[in-house]
Amino acid sequence: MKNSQLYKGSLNTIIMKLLEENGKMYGYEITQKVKAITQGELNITEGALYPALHKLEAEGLLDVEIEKVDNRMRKYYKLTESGEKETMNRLSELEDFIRNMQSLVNPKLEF
Amino acid sequence: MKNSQLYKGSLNTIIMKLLEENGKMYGYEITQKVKAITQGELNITEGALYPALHKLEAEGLLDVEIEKVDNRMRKYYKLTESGEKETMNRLSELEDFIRNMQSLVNPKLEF
DNA sequence: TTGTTATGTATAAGAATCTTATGTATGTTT
DNA sequence: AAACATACATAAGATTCTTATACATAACAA
Repeated sequence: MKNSQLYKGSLNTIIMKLLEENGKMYGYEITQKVKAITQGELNITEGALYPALHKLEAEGLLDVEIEKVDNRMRKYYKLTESGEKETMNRLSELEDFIRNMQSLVNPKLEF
Repeated sequence: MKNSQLYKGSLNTIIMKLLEENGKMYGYEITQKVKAITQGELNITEGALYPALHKLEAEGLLDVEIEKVDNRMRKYYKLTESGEKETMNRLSELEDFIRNMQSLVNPKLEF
């Protein structure tokens, strides 16, 4: 990641949401996609990404499929069935989190 | 904290924002305030709160003032000058963070 | 051709933040 | 008398991340 500590804990949710949207993606592709979407503000480091992917796979939330493209290895990840269900939960948690943070920071508004 | 990992990294920002708003607060009061604002969804644990307060104080962002109320000790914290400046930075980072997360999770909408 | 950048994955050491458990102490309610 | 609320504190361990390093291929620039 980059910058503030705020992103701590959100990497798994980001990965799963992107996979839900794009079907299958490989690690490097995820870093580039995130960088593009956030206009360069969020840079996922390999040291954070790969262990996270391996853990999600070990938990049965992701399936992996190795391909060779241009003589370079790619490991494509996609959500398992249980991964899709868990993605729904995580997104719901993220909505609650954002709502709560806005309530704390912006107490004048109603949410 | 409670629940999802998402809150990891946001505790300092929460503390500083509450202090900015309320002038001075003591630890237990902060936990109760957060619980009330989030309608019970976010429970800050003492094991997270007190070390965080001590660290912010050590960094010169908070000042402490001890009072005895009803024969019980209270440590009131308030922002220092540099703490107020830093609070502005953290709130700005939080806004960026929320905006980026919404872009990632809700790519259909414009932000 | 040699160095740098981009693509692509991986791990290990250490930092930072948190959970869980425990400890101390007083006041209030059951 | 026991449980709960108020009030602070720390220590052990878990989790997540940063930083650094490693390997490998391809493209591009000096």
